[in-house]
Amino acid sequence: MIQHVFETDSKLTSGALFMSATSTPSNDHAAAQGTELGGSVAAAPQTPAFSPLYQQIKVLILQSLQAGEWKPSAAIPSEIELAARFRVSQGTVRKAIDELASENLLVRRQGKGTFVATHAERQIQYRFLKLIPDNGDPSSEGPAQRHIIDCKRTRASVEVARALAIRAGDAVLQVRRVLSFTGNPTILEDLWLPAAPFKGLTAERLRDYNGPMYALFETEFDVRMVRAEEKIRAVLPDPEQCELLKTDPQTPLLSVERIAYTYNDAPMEMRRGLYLTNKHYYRNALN
Amino acid sequence: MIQHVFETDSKLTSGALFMSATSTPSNDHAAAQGTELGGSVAAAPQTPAFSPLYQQIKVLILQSLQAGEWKPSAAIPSEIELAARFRVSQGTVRKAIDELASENLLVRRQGKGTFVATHAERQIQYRFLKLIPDNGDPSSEGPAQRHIIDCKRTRASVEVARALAIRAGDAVLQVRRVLSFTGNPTILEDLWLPAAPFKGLTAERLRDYNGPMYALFETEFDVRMVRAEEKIRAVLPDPEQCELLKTDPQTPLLSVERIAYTYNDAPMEMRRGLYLTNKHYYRNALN
DNA sequence: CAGTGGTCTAGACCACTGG
DNA sequence: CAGTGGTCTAGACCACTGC
Repeated sequence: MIQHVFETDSKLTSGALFMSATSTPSNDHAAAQGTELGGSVAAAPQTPAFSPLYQQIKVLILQSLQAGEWKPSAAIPSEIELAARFRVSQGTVRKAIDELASENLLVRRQGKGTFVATHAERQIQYRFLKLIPDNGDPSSEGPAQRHIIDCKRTRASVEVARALAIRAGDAVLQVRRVLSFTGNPTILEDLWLPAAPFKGLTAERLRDYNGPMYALFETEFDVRMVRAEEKIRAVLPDPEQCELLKTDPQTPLLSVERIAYTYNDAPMEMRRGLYLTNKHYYRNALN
Repeated sequence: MIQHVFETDSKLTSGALFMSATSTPSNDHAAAQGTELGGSVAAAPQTPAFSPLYQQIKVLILQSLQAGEWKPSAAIPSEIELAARFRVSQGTVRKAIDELASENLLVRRQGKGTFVATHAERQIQYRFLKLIPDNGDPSSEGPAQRHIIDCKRTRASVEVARALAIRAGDAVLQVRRVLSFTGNPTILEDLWLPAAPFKGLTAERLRDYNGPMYALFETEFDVRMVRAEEKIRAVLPDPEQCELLKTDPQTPLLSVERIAYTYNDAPMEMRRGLYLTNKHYYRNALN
């Protein structure tokens, strides 16, 4: 009986991507389940730790993504190849990929293959930006005008440190920029990045790059933002912010505080945006 | 060869929930596909109109939901029963249900069955309310205190009419209420409902009902809100709003304009909320 | 224990893409 | 045309629930 119990300990011990399947690869047609880890191994916490096969496959694919085996926008192996590699049926691989696709880590394209998601593909679109012009059509404005004000090295405040899961005082990069739409300054953003992974990032490089900042992070620093969370409040701007956004202290703004995460829920960016909402609105869909 | 082409015309011609399958119910094991509608029927618009079987099943289930065949929080027939009813395999029904579950129209519960989603189940939780206390734990505050200020019959403004897909001047109900958390007024809401489906709604009934308003809509008026869209802006309150929220004209607020939809994307509510964000924030997850 | 949803397989055929 | 993902089926077994 095939066991299909995967080592969950071996973290990134690269190579050895095959299972530890201990028996016949033939067509047993018998069930390939019964994944009862260990039976009675000491007094482990009472987690039965049952994990369906496809979830284990999903983790393995995730590790390959994380390890950089496949680069953003590249195709991953076909379902049949992955099924062979992992010694499971195509259907099981399919279910793993389905979940990864629904989490926007992979993109399926019928007839072509399955690709690693990227922030660069949807041209003109910022995947994480939910600010929409009042007429409802983001493309009618044309691309945003980006203006990098500053990119400097500083030390993490308590707040930034908490957001990035580092220690207060650790080195961080701070970027400030303004986004304008049809000539009107609309978004003032400050963002903080851990210094180590983004070593070499400068205002010049940001200015030179044409495309979403997250796309630059992918190609230049191998940091892929996978999801984010935002906390939104209404605030009034201080004089400096008024100056930069060409507005006045009586105009309320949206304060959008974002933490963006890579694989494994590791925070890699904290960002605070001030959004002018007289010609735009923040759009959210509830399900 | 089984055709499995369903009538897409017959709208709500209740009864006749079975297929128009024209052949053997036996185990043909032959493919049950090839859904080429019509062949060469006149010069129909060049939409191949190919729809996979499970999508057709999904529509049929949706119609049953809409027709009220199964009430909120009730169980729908088991996958096996549905498979028999629709003359398809269990796997096909499963895929249809999977999609409906991911859209929050159904809720699967292993070992128990599949249930019609409701706004009443998650006690204390308002499914569509994304305002979170600063400490991050919505349950720490206890339930919101609801205060219905008003429920009156009026005529739809142009804006409300557009949101509800009715004509300006049509009869609508307008409700105004304040939600308080730990005694602090935090949300001022105005909401507009088409008068006909909500005939009989009064301030008293709203006050008497204990639970989310959307749950009341389900049980008393058979209106199930399925999804919603919000437009968020930052605003300053006028004197009346200040009075009701016990705040001042210098404190910016979140303006949250929501349109809520039932089945078939039919809008059934427009709502405008003013959120105080000094002790709470609007939380949003980006994927 | 029976009934429900959940997982897994194997195999067939379809729709789409690109050479 | 071959290769990829997409749909569909049939059958087996597992995990969970509640009687």
